Amino acid sequence: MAGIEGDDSATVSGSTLGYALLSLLTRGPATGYQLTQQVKAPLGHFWTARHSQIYPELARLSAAGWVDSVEQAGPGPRAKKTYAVTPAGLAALRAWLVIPPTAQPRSEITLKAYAATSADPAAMAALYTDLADRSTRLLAEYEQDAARMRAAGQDDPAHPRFGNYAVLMMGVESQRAVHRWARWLASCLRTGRPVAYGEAAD
Amino acid sequence: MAGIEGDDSATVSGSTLGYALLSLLTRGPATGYQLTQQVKAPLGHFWTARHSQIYPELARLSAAGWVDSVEQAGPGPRAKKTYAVTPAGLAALRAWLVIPPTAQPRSEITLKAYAATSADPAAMAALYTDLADRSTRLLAEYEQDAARMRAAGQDDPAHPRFGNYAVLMMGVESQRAVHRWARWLASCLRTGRPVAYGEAAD
DNA sequence: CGAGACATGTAACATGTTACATGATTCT
DNA sequence: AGAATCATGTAACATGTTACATGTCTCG
Repeated sequence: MAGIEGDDSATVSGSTLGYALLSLLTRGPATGYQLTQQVKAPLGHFWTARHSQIYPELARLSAAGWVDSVEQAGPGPRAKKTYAVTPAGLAALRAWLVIPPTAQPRSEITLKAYAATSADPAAMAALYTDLADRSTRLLAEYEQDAARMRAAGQDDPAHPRFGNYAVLMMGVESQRAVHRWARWLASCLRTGRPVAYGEAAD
Repeated sequence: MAGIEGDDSATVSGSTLGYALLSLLTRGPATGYQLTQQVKAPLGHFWTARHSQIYPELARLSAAGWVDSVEQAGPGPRAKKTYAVTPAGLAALRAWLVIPPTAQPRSEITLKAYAATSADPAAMAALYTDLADRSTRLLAEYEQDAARMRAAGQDDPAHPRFGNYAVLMMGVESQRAVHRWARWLASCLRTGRPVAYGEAAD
């Protein structure tokens, strides 16, 4: 009904993956291959997709008129296609963005903690010590990236790549949270006694 | 090969959902219906499953010899089945627990932040203000639950329900992280200028 | 006597992973 | 010459959601 020409958006639907790809394409036109690379960081800290999922989804977005593509004779057996968001695609993205998400997070490491007392305490303690170490490394990495982005002015909401910075900051917060929790849990399992939160030794 | 009689565990496999159900059943025998309720909290903060997924999975676990069931004439058209973990099931769970998890987290709210600059700033700021409020409420709720558990001695790794406490503590950490991040992001979007982390007003 | 909890299942569909399949270009 | 990277797709399978289907028991 309303608005954009060629917009048959009575169907408001579309998968989350589709919107993720539209978000990536707002940074500029890209091929399926490039999107597969770009979904790795920083978005990949909180959202991933393989090329086998991306290519069919691009075809669906194209059929819906939310992206269009130009072909250039590529290196392989098939032509290389560069995709760009259409006005209808951008409108769909904007409409989706302001809908409050409902999806529950899923964390396998927390699920394992739920059954922690069923396993060998030393082995479980090692698991969470490793996790704490990993989060320390990731945190250092993310903080470096964040500092670089700030130097480039990406912490300004007016910067077109502000979203990259926002995602990275969530990564920083998450890794801090994981670090504190994993260190505490490892400490509990190692000592076999209750450990006050914040008093866990490394 | 080794060990438990009746154990044909050359097949080490099994789905994550299966292990989640085994973890729940280590708390004691339960019906599919009860598991559906129990998966809601605190495990549901980080793992969910509907009854339509649970019933077939219980049948698979039963076929694998990881749980066994007794039927009692139930209220409805079908008999009510109470499931319990077998020694083979417990062994499988223990083996799975110590494998470092690899699954990436998926967060729709962070994905939306990635495209934050494509939407109306006021609407996006409202989205993250709501999220900050929600995390405040959840945090208060979780902290109360945690205090109750500590009073019951569940913060002791020797307590059979220590896992419930560990999951809840991850919930506390996560909601704190989300709160700080959402408040900061809302502040950025509201003012339209870079906001130093930790200096976001409510 | 109606609403809601108790209780178990199946079917259709949507989403996501692993593996299969092909072939050019660039670097070592 | 072989490996890595560029580049696009399909098929089979695993996982998860929504909707369909049935019927009892308890409380108000």
